[in-house]
Amino acid sequence: MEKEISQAVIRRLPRYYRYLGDLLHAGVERISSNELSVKMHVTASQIRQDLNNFGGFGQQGYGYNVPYLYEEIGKILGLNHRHNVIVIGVGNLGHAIANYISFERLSFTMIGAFDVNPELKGKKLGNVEVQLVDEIPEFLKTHDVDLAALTLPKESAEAVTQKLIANGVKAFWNFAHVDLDVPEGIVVQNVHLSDSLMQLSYNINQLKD
Amino acid sequence: MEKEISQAVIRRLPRYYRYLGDLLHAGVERISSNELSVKMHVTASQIRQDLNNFGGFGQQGYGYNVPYLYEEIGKILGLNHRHNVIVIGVGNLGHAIANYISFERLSFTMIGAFDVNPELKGKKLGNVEVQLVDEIPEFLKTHDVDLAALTLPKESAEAVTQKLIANGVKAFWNFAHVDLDVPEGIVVQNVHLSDSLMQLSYNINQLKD
DNA sequence: TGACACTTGTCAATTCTTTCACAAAGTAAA
DNA sequence: TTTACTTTGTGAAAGAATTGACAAGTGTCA
Repeated sequence: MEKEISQAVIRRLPRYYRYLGDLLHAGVERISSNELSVKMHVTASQIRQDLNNFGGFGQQGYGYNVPYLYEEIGKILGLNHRHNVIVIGVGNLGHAIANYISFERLSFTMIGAFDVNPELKGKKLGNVEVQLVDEIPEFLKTHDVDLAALTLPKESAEAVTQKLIANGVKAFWNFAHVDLDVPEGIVVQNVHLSDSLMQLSYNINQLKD
Repeated sequence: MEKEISQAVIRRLPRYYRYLGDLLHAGVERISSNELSVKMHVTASQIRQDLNNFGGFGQQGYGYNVPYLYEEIGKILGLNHRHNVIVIGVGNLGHAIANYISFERLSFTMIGAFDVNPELKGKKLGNVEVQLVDEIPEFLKTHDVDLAALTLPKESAEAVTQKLIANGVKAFWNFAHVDLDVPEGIVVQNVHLSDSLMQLSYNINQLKD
């Protein structure tokens, strides 16, 4: 059995991916953990340790091959598969996220958008038409959905999530600031904007000391 | 000199604050670390240890007084001061954030919004008029700005940030997915949506094993 | 070809974080 | 008031994460 890799490591991978993408774009062929550590303001040791969780991507005396490493981290992150996304809650944030998913050329495609408000039904969000939340079960029968972005008020988030789980959705990108209560085998990634803002507020306060 | 409190602790405070707010709202007067730990799915020990970084808020045999603790954590987080916010970049995300700041009844007020696009000038965002990025220095001469929310493309983020710093802005809520290079004494809170999405993607991938 | 500089992968040391365990101090009820 | 509970604050133990150090390869250039 493989050893479990800590979320602390996983949280850093997208950042490596981003820097490697920039290097790739700049035509850089190879990089050492030391050069990269200087750019990223982390220790070289951490980079090597992190990457080694997934196998030896580097070579002594040479460093890491940029295109290869970029590709490999992409695979680790699952960016080689397409992911179908539905957006639940078509307010300001729903629009922003829908737009975001479409513009970033990542492996995500928005295939549906839902809201409780009947007035929004039929309106366009990107290139899908908004449907009612009640229509979700029917939709899920005919579409493969890999994840749901929850951009709805916290009051309705829990109930909608349970309905989605019951209909087979296994992953959630949660912008509602509640902690969803989900069973084993369901993945939730929280983006709690208010928490982030409060942390910032704390750090602003510390500046004065 | 006071001992430095780790960001790991600070990251958890907003969550405590949220749960205490719910309890307060429900009219609960007192709670023990043990009861709270059950609700929040963390250890009671961690709650006590975290709170003790800031002083003894509880009482043996009684637990914690909910209104008092809520108030105190609010103070620690700096939510007792008002914060003036400007939003830089009036795209979809800028709209969402502007809206978010206004609706959540936190201690934040949007007092300005800026974009590079001349066509947006004069348009309303909430109850402020969009101005051009070039007008920022003039604006900062007459307004106290506590933090800037950066909802602009990564290409322009670094340059705008330097200009803001030069004009006295000390804190940034950064949605552009670049790592801003800032001097000592400047605070940055990143919200890297793509990083979050990639972490989710990794965890979706793991479900299959 | 050989010598030297470079760089990884990894074990060990260190530092940071979380959990355990319990004395001390309070509550509550008879 | 006394006794049985409850619960905090905290020092110490255990566990995780990060950093240091170096043997074992590889590239490079004379």
